[in-house]
Amino acid sequence: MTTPPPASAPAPDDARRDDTRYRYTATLANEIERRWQTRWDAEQTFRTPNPGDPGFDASRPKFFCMDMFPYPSGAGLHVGHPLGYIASDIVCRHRRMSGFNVLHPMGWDAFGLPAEQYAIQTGVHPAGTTRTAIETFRGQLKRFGFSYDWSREFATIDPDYFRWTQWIWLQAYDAWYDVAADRARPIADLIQDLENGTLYVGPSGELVPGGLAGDLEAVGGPPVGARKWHELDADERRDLIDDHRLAYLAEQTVNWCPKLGTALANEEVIDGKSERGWHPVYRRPLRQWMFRITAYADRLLRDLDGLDWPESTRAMQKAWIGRSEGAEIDFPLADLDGSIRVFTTRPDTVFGATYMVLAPEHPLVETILDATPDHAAEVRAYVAAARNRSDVDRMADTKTKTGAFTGGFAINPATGNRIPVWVADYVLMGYGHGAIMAVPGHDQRDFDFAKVYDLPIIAVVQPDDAWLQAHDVDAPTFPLRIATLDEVFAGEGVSIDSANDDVTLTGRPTADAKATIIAWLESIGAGRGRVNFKLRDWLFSRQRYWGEPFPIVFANGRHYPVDPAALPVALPDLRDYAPVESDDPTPLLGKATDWVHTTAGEAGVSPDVLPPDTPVVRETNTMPGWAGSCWYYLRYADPHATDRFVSRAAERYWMVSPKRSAPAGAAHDAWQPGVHHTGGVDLYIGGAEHATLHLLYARFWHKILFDLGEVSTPEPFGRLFHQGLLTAYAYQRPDRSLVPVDQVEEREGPGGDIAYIETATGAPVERIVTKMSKTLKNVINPDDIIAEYGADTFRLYEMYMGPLDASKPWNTRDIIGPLRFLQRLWRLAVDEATGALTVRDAADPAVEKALHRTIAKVGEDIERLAFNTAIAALIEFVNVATASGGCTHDQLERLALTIAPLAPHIAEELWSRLGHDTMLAHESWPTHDPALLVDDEIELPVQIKGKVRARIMVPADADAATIEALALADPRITECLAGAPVRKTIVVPGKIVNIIT
RNA sequence: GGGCCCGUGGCGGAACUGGCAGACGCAGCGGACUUAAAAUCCGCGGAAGGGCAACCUUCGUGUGGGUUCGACUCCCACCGGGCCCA
Repeated sequence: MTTPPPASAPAPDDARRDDTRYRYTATLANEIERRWQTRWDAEQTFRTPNPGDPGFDASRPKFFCMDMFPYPSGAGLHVGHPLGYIASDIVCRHRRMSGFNVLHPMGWDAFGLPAEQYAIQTGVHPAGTTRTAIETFRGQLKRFGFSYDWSREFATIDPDYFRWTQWIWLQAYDAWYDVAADRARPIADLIQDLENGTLYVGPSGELVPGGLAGDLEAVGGPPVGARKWHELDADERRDLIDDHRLAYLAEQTVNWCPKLGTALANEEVIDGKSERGWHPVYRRPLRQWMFRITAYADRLLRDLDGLDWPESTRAMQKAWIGRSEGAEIDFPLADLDGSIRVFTTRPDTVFGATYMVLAPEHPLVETILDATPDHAAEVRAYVAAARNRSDVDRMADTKTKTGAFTGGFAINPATGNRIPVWVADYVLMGYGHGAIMAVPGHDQRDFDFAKVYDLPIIAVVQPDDAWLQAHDVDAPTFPLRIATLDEVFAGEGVSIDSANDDVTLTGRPTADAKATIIAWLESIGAGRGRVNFKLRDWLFSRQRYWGEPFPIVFANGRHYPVDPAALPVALPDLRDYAPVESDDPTPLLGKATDWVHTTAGEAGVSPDVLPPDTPVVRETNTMPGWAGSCWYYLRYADPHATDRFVSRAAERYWMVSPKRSAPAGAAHDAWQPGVHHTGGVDLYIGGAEHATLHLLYARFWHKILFDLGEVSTPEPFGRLFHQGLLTAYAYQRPDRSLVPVDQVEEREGPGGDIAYIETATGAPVERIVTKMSKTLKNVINPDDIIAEYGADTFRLYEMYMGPLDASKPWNTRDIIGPLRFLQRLWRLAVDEATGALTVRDAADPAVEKALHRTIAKVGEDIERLAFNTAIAALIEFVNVATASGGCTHDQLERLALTIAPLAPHIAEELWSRLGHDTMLAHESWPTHDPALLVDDEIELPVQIKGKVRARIMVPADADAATIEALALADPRITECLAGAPVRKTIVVPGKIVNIIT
């Protein structure tokens, strides 16, 4: 049964190596690895059957484990990529051996800018370069021996895939958010609710609950100013529906990047520059497809609690969603009709509102200017200038506040005072209502602004004593001196000077004052308590070529969906991919004029919607790069489904997992809160850079699908883990400039210390840790490392570097360690001279015990993703076993099984040489005897006043009294005590003894 | 500016809920093997001091303080680095 040794004859000119011709070298490792990779491929070892498929075992629990899928760039893999992939592979291999049905897929995020930019330079169709890059990536990944089920592989550019991306978008297009039910529902339900009077239409097109259905007249009919559905004409009805879709078209001020030729989402703009390419971004209005993610703000926030995610990422999502509680207050205009609505988190300071500020884009600006022609020119010039500054610029420029007085006034509803209305760009249209009540006494930005323009500053909150002391002011003079201080008090305190005839806040602590003022505002109809979110709707259109086309056409000034049966809407071919670089956004697809101008029938619009010969214009925007990654995890469950984006049975099986506390048998029928985990994917490993982009978008899409009954769980990813950044060494001169690694040599100083010397100058430089970069010449190619050391060694090295989530420096010098370890492991089982197995007949009890401990430790460590300590335990075992003279056949088998998840090729080879023709993936994880994990007798340190003075051997189960007696009887202890009285003895059985004198 | 995280030998790191700091690996040193070198194997290894020696003493987890019989671990302040928000 034993597989014959591989035919690796020693090199003829190197006959002296005969005594090590079967040593585990990089050459042998490569040979072994390729052989097993070929067999895994040929036998489809890691193919995972779905429910209903042959070979599916319903009695096993499921484990769905995913890597964030890569964007395959032409440059190929980088050593940072495999870090997470190795980790997930280890966990999956361990789970498979522990009796789980494991779903472990890989695919390609393949739409996006880099391929298109390459196409612009070369004229090669992005599909070609992308497919080539995918081939390269797949080949490189296979060389690591990952246990992916490659039969489930797909790319987001596959028509079979993006067909469903478009389909999901259509679901959102055909849905609205029912606030009362707190979930999305189909548009058909909205029409029904409007028809039967559950909903009315408010004066500005909002949906108004109509009271109890069927009992309308008794309740008093529609609310004031609201209309019934049948009172609307066809255009009004259509507008109403279009305004409530989850995917909707809106005129938005967008982040326009002329260099990239596209608009960008807020998340893609950092400090007024594009995240990709770092090009300038300008603000301009554009008619765009939007996603109503704001409707889900509260749920996206709330449901974070049920997820096993890194705390930092949950915190980032919380901050991004930005929930704040406060009030909405209406300030009537003094000499005009209408009012300015503001949102504030500090309604208790309304008595201190001495002026108002509108965002430059605010619609009331023009209304006011019509009445104040004296100010119009100045204000309009200011508005024009402010428009082009990005939000971030406007927020960041705290030192130089600018603004213009509109000439208009509003009435503070609390004080009744006329207060001036200003325009300033430190107020953003996108947050709240694009207007603020300025409370310069208690808001730093308002304070700074008020000082520049000499506006009144008054105190309405008394600070605490600590603040007063720190700012060298006492309580009685604080209100008098407030305008002369450098800093405002923005914290919570006690209201002062805040009363009118109806209500008084004076003397109330902030929380109480807020509640009081909100109640009063509500009673007079001037405001209400409200929750506000920082999160804004998601801009979903891009003016690029290499993305999913929208399944939508335009005719008669309206948009019409492509029939789902006609999907996918494929991209037209273009000759020239260059963006039209201009201030006027021009989608690239507009160049395909024949494709753009077509008929409803050609475009696939249902004849029920438009007659087939209606001339239509196709949507020429494309979806952003995020679209494909919003639902790919679902497709993995059933990648070849043709009638649905994923079959219901496969989705339920792979996504629904019962909690440990769930009743037995509560498995996969339907998701129930409390019984099942909120998230579907059991382990999702990827970089932290996606904390607020991909991970938020995917959660949003998933919730839409959940609301519409298309998926079973409310969240996509139950457990998330971020692998750390792989850094590298570089060198720094004393002036902090960086030196590439190939211009530095290492020298040993006089005292044996290592010094780093810049070769060209002979000057010493300091070694530092940086990101890998081409300019610093410290980028490592994984192919080179595998060729030189083998894939198993590479895997062990990356996992042995340190904790998975920590960022850590690559150091090629250290790789020899894991290779030596595998050599020792190999030598433990295989004679280096003959290739024969080296097996001991009788087990050494100490080795047997060590093996049990190793099996237990490796299993536990893998489950908590602590691979570095798992590997350390295996190294220790191999050292112990080597020193003791070897292992039995049976011990070697268990050792091969234990190392299989981490170094699968060498494990498979040893398993085969030990006489098996099965694959390790189908073997069971070795068991350990818990009794062998504990010693009969243990060594206990004995301290005197906290310093270890002796060690005693005690029975493992000895009680405190016994241990104390043994400790005090120890000769070394009696010597140290020298007759001094013992005041107290602390005994922690199994841990320590501490004697206090 | 605010919030969060991290500082352990020459280097990467270990110490899981407060209980022998430095597991394991790299580099280094000593030895074996070798004509020699590489590779491999065995041994040593925080610092300072004492001892021929096994060993002993003191100091030691960024700095300073605190809680505790006992602190890398918990609390406060500071210094340095990172991430996020502004």
